[in-house]
Amino acid sequence: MPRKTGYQTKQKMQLLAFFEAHPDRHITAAALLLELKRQGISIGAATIYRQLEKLEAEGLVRRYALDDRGSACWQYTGGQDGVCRHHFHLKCTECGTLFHLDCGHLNEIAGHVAAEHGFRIDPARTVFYGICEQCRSKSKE
Amino acid sequence: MPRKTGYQTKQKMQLLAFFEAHPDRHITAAALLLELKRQGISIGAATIYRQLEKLEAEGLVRRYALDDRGSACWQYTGGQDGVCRHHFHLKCTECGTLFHLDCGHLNEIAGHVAAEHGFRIDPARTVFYGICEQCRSKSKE
DNA sequence: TTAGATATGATAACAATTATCAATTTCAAT
DNA sequence: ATTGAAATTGATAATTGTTATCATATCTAA
Repeated sequence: MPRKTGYQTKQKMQLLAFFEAHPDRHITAAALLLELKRQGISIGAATIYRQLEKLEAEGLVRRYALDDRGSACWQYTGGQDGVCRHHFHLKCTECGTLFHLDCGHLNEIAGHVAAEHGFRIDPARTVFYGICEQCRSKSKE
Repeated sequence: MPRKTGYQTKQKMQLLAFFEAHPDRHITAAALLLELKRQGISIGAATIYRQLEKLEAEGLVRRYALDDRGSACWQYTGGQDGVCRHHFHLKCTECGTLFHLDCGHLNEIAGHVAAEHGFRIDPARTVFYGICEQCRSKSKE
């Protein structure tokens, strides 16, 4: 009979260990590979991508398409009620910083769009693009 | 002395002609290449990418990073007050359809985020991800 | 322990985009 | 119209992020 759960491999657990140690961090697959290798962990790029996909399917990790071009970012959520499940993100197109935006007023808009426009927004997957305060004041100088 | 404006080339004008003929359409570079070739126009892929970049810099065309992976989409805006400059977009992660969302209530949020969170959102560059009505009712069956 | 399912990792394949560069085209000044 | 410098083109190579392949290694229930 087919197995229901995957195997517990060294690499998968080390990946999870990394994420648990950095719960708030958004990281790319490439950076992840570097960090793990730096820790002396033997892991290949293919395994990183495969495991990220599986962890995403299990709801432990979330994928963000942050850049217009460039690579995706991943973040640990630790399950259904993960850190960034309910709020939006802001990404500054100038400096590239990603901000978390947890704001009741904004969170209402998901309800509004569902009710008025028949579209069920996934806040955690949505990123607002724009210019942050720092970059704005810099460009004024 | 160096020139200020670029040269008026056949290809660039044909590209613009296409966009002017399809003002509301979001199209990928690859699809653009196909369409132009279908019209008997001699143009290379590299030129498409280069000209799109230039047209974007001139503010005549706008780039959207629509897919998590996959290719970017482009749309004619015709200058500063282009069609999609002030409203948001919704992208269904199920069927891939892109919806325009012009709604006063939503447009307020840019003001809110600027005032309360010090971040100047660019609505035209921001895409909400979620599930559209059709796909939602389908998945209920 | 052992068998069979599953995971790994090196590498190839892939897709979208960008860089290279010789040949061509544009356009302002003659 | 001719010229010539600057800009553009297009075929192709290179790059980047990601996925597929497949032989080998690992896991785990029996």
